[in-house]
Amino acid sequence: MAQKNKLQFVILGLLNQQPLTGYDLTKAFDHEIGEFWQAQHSQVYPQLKRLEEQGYITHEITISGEKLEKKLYHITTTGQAILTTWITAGTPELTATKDEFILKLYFIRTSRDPRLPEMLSEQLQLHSEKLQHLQARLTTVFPTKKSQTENFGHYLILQHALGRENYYVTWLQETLAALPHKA
Amino acid sequence: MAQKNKLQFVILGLLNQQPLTGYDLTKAFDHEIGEFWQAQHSQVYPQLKRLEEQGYITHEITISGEKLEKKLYHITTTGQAILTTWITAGTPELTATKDEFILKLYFIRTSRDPRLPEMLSEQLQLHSEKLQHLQARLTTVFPTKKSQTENFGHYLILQHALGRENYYVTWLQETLAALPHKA
DNA sequence: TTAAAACATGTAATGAATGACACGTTTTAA
DNA sequence: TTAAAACGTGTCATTCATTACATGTTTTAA
Repeated sequence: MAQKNKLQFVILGLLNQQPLTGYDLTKAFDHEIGEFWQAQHSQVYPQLKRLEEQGYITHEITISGEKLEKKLYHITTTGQAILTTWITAGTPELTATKDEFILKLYFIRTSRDPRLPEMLSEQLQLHSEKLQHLQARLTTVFPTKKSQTENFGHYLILQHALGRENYYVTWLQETLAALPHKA
Repeated sequence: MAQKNKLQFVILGLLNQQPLTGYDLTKAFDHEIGEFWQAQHSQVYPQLKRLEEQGYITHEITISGEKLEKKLYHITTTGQAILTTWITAGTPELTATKDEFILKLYFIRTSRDPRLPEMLSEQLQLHSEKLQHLQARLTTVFPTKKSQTENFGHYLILQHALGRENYYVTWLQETLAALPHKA
């Protein structure tokens, strides 16, 4: 089933919170939800068209300034039903990750490979930055207990992503430290 | 750069260990390397053709039984150079994961959502199975210290995947346990 | 002995995703 | 005032990936 077009559900989910334009949705993939899902505007606009054809969303045109037309999309009752069905259905397929660094590691034969230290260090740097970014996000977006309960799912997955990165960084550090020293 | 065709490097990497047929390669994506990379035979055969056209691999035909022709592919010196270049180059892009379950969680608003317990339980079940599978793989494929040093990269990433699943399972358990009880 | 499973190699259709192309408006800051 | 950045909406070409189509051989186990 390819990917079963999950993009449609992300869009429905976001529109279920508030009406948005294609541009707004695209921005969301760079910001809030960007840690967990990504899409370019060249995917968003055609998908909005399809969702509207199916009757899951509608749009109204608003004018910004003199003549800039914005299409503000709303979810329909049908759309909400589709969204609920998707969320409520099971999720029995685990996502297979394709991590290029991990793939490269697979082809390293010995612990004495001279490329290993730099490879691991580079990833340590990258994942440390990501970890710090997530830490900052978590404290910015969810500073209070109240904010955490108000958007519980988002809080959960941010916190989950943080833990995942934390594990990655720890693993890289331990692996680096365990490498044999130069003979 | 889309995906920069990493499949070609996986194939080169596997052929660098030993000559293989397209069928062998496809099987490898179900077994050894399947935890870390996946591809169907419909991707493998065309890719082999392209790699041969580029001069990175060659093939010899062997006959199995009476008349079944097998194409056994070998990596060339050029292919080895390409492979080394890829491994040695930096890997500055972190892979953005698209986990459908995580995506669904994003749209759960409150910790009292009645769907949360089943959703988390289902994932706990799935990730526990995966964890056990990885544990079994690790002890089967790398039973001795010697075997670990002989295929160090593979050992590292299996162990890494194990740790990752272990974190996922722990997180699911903790999250489940922290859910509010029915009022 | 015979049927199923595994071996073996390909192509075609379709869908998902990226990057480039294309155009125009509004706001903001130098 | 004017140029850059951000806003805003779309298409097109290409690549990546899955599923289905297509065909045949060899081995294994009932």
